[in-house]
Amino acid sequence: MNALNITISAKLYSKNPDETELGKRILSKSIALMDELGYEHLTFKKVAREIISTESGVYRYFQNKHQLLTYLINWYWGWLEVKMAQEFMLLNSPEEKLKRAIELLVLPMEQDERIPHVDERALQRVVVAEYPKIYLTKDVDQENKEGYFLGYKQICETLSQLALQINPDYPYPHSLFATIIEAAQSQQFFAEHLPRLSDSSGGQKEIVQFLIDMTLKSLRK
Amino acid sequence: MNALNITISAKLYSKNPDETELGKRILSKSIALMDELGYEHLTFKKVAREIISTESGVYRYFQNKHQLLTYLINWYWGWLEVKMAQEFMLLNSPEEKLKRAIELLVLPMEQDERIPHVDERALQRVVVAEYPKIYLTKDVDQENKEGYFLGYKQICETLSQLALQINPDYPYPHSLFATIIEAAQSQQFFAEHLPRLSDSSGGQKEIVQFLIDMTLKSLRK
DNA sequence: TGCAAAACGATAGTATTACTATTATTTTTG
DNA sequence: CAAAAATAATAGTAATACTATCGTTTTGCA
Repeated sequence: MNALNITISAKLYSKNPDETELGKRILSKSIALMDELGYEHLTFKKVAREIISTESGVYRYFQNKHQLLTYLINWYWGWLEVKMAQEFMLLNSPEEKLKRAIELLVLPMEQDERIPHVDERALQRVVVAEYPKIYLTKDVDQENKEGYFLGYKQICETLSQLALQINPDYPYPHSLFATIIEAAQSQQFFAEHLPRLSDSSGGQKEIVQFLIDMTLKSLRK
Repeated sequence: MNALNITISAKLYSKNPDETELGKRILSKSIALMDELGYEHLTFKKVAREIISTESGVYRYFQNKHQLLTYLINWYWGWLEVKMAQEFMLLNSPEEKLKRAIELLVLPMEQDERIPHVDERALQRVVVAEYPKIYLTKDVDQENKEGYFLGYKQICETLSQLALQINPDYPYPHSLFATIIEAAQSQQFFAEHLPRLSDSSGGQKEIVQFLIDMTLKSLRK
C-alpha cells in the first residue's frame, strides 16, 4: 500500500480528522466550501450540513474556524514539502531545484489518487485567497509557540538552505524566501483580481518567470 | 495655512469623516483601537464608546468595519504618496528615489502636526497588521471597481515608472513593486512575530537593506 | 461474545455581533 | 429665526460562534 502521511501538529485539531471517515469528510467538504464561500462566509453549521452531521460533530474535531483554516494551510505546506523532496531527488544543481520549487509553488497541482478526500487544486485556491489570515491576528505569538506556522517556516528553511548553496554569502535567505513564497500567492491573486499589481496577464508561467528572475538575481554576488 | 489633503474615493465612506469633528474623532479613535485590539476585535460599539457617541453615529460615516479599515489603509497610501512626492523633489537619480521610497515604506514616520487626528505611527502598525484583509474577500472584484484599492495601485504605478527609468527593458515592474510593498509590510510583521521568516533581528534598517538589494539587483540587465 | 468507552447525532440555549429603524434633540446655516 | 442637517438615545433583529446535555450507535478489546 502506497500510503502517504502529512504530519500536522496535534495543537491544530482536537481530534485528528485524518483518522476517521467523518474527519475526512470534514476536510473534504471544508475545502470545497471555503473555496466556494471564502473564509468569512464559512460556518460550522454549513460544514455540518454538507457532511450530513451536526455542528457539534465538527467542533469535536476543530475548536473553531480559525484552527480549521490553519490546519488546512499547514496540510498544504506539508504536502508541498513532500512534493519538493520527491522532485529534488531527480535534480542536481541547487538552481534547478529552486526553479522547480518555484514552479511547484505556483503551478496547479495534479490530484493525488492516494488522498481522495483532499482536492489539491481547490486547496491551492484556498491558500492563495486566505493564507495571511492565519497569522494576522492578535494571537499570533501564542499560536506560533503552539506550532501553528511550522509548515510555512519549514518550507522557508528548506529553500533558504538551497539558496546558500548557490551563494553562501547571501545575507537575507529567510527574508528572500518568505517574500518569494508570499509573492507566489499574492501574484496569483493580483493577476486574477487586481491586474494592475501584476505584469502577468493571468498565466501562471509569467509569475514563475518573474519569481525565478527575482530569486536568481538576488543570489548573484 | 499649511493645509494638507489626502483625497479618498467617496465610495469609502457614507459621510466624509474629514469634514466634521465627530468624523475626525472616529478616525482618531478607530486607529488607536484597531492598533490595540486588532481588526477582528474592533466593534463599532467600542468605537462609539471611545468617541463618546453612539453606534449609529459611527454608522453614519462608515457602512461597516471593512469599509472603515479600507478607508484608513487608503489614507495611509495617499499620505505616503504625498511624502514621496515631497522627498523626490530633492533627489535626482531614480536609484536614490527608489531607495528613499523603500525607506519611507519601512521606517517609522514622524507625526505631522498639521493632521493631529491621525497618529501616523499607530496607523503604520495597523497597515502592517491588517492590510491584506481589505482585498482578501469574495467582494474584491466589486470593491475594486468602486476604487477601494486605488491608493495601493497608485503607489505601485509610481514606483514602477521609476524602475523603468533605471531599466526600460525590465519586464515585471508592477509585480516587482507589488512584491516589494507587500514584503515591506510582512517583513516587519515577521521580524517581530515569526522571526524565522526574516533575517532581521527586529531592526527596520535591515529590512530596508534587504528590499533595496532585491530591487536594484532585479533591475540589473 | 459482551461490555465499557468512545464517537456520534440531536437538540437547546447563550452572549455577542453586525447591523436596521425610529424618534427626539441639538446644531448649523441660509 | 426657520428649515435642514447632524447627532443622541433607544430598541430590536437575524446570524454567529460557541457551550452543554443527553440518548444512541459504533468500536475496541478482555
